[in-house]
Amino acid sequence: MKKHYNTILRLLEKCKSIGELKQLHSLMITTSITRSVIPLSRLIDFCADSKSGDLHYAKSVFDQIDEPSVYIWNSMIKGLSNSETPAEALFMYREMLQRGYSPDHFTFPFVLKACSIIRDLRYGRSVHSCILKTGFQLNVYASTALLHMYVCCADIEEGLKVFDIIPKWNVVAWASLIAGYVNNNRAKEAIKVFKDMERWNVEPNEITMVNVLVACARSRDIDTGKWVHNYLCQIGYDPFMSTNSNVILATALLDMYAKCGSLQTAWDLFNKMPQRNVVAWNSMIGAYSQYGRAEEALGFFFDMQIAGFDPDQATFLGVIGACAHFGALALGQSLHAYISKTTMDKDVAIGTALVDMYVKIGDAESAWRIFNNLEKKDVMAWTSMIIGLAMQGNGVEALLTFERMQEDATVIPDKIIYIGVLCACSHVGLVDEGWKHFDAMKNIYGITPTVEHYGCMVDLLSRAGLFKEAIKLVEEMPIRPNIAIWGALLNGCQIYENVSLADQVRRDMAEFEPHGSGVYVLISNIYARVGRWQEVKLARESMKYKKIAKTPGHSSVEMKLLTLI
DNA sequence: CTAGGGTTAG
Repeated sequence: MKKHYNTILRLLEKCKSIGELKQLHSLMITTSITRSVIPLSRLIDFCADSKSGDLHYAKSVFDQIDEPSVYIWNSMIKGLSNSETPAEALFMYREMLQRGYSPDHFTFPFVLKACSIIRDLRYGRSVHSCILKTGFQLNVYASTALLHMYVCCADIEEGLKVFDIIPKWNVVAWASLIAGYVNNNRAKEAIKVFKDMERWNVEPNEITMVNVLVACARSRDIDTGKWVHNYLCQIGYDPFMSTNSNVILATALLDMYAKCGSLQTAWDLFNKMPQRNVVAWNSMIGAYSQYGRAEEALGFFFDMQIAGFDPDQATFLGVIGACAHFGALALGQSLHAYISKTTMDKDVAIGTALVDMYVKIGDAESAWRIFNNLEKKDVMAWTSMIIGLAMQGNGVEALLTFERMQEDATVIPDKIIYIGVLCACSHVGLVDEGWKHFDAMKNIYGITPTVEHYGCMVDLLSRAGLFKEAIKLVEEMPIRPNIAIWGALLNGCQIYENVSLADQVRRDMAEFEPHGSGVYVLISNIYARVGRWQEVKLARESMKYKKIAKTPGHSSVEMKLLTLI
């Protein structure tokens, strides 16, 4: 018996496949070793592991245990939180409590991880109170996991409170905090936190570097980015050397340069990468597309496939953007044809990009067809349609579309869509309509107008020759006027040949830089600048896990065909 | 016998 025990324990340690494990399991049953805690724990551990295991099997074994040890509960919760269905980890945890077991300091990190993935702030809070009740708030792992949960659920302020009570500010806690700021569109603060960390003499590691580089990329802070690059070189760490290459770090560095507009440096680094992945390619495609170098972006797209990588959703988003910019109608259409054969055609993000592309190319009919085919239209899908119509000069249809959107109570207008709406009003010259929407935005939806909104209104009023109203609005607005505001006023002056006002405006705006662009150019990049994408991404991810989304399968043959055109 | 943080994207 004892002999069996030791042999089986050793075999369990060496076990590599689920097949072997099942054999061992039957051996354990015949020798009654399933009653022993340690071998049973090992067994569960192995099965519940997301890589090598078989969760289904783990569950069936687990169900046969009358009194699972806390260790075993933890293993199950860990396995489920790493699975495709993290919400099940929470059910398991709840069951554990209901059956009267007390969680320990290993339980909390696993449960909190599940909360983080599905962004369940409510559940996370209840775990927090349980941590307080059970007295584990000073456990570094539990509190760091708690911090991570809060920032994942976009509650940075609560995360900060947790951070403050973490007994020793370790590198992981700092990294969570930095990532928290980055992912909540507060990249500048993320960099501040990084600098604080330096002051506390905590050495950054590879993961910290990735976080900071993402922060630099998002806030276009190439100086801090270069500092990190330099730091890496100084500690003798070269993420581009094949011996110690770290694809994620290398990609983050490359992307930082790419987003900051140093395309050449990004390209050099990309060439130096000992191994690339789809993210690195996507980063290049996205950056070249963003900086108006659509031809090269498309070149990366083709090369990527020659190199044997399958394009994914992010790839298409970048390439569609490039087509829109480049007016590459034929390629855009074939991308569209390809996408429509995959499950990606139901994807709002892809659909919105396609709508935007067709609208920019001037094919409103195709834009409409895609838009109408979207099962679930979010505010951004509507926005791309409405702004697209407005930019094409079809203000009336843009406004009608906005009214149609408002029939769907689930879509809440945001500040971006109102830029499109106000812009449409100024195109058509509907002053009363413009005021109506401007007021509704403030009073019904509680949106504080930005300089862009004022720009649209000033444009609308001065195009209508209502200079008194326009100037009153400029004087009353609580923000500094920008070049677009002055431009709108000047434009009106020009139409009505109001020389005296023009002179006054030119004097007022003399302190501002003379270059700038019109309202429409502002609009096209506003979403990116306002940075609402991240919130949408969070929401989408939580949907994905809650609904147990299926991953699309697609044939690469079609992609190969596509490259031949 | 178990543990915490990481890359692209409308």
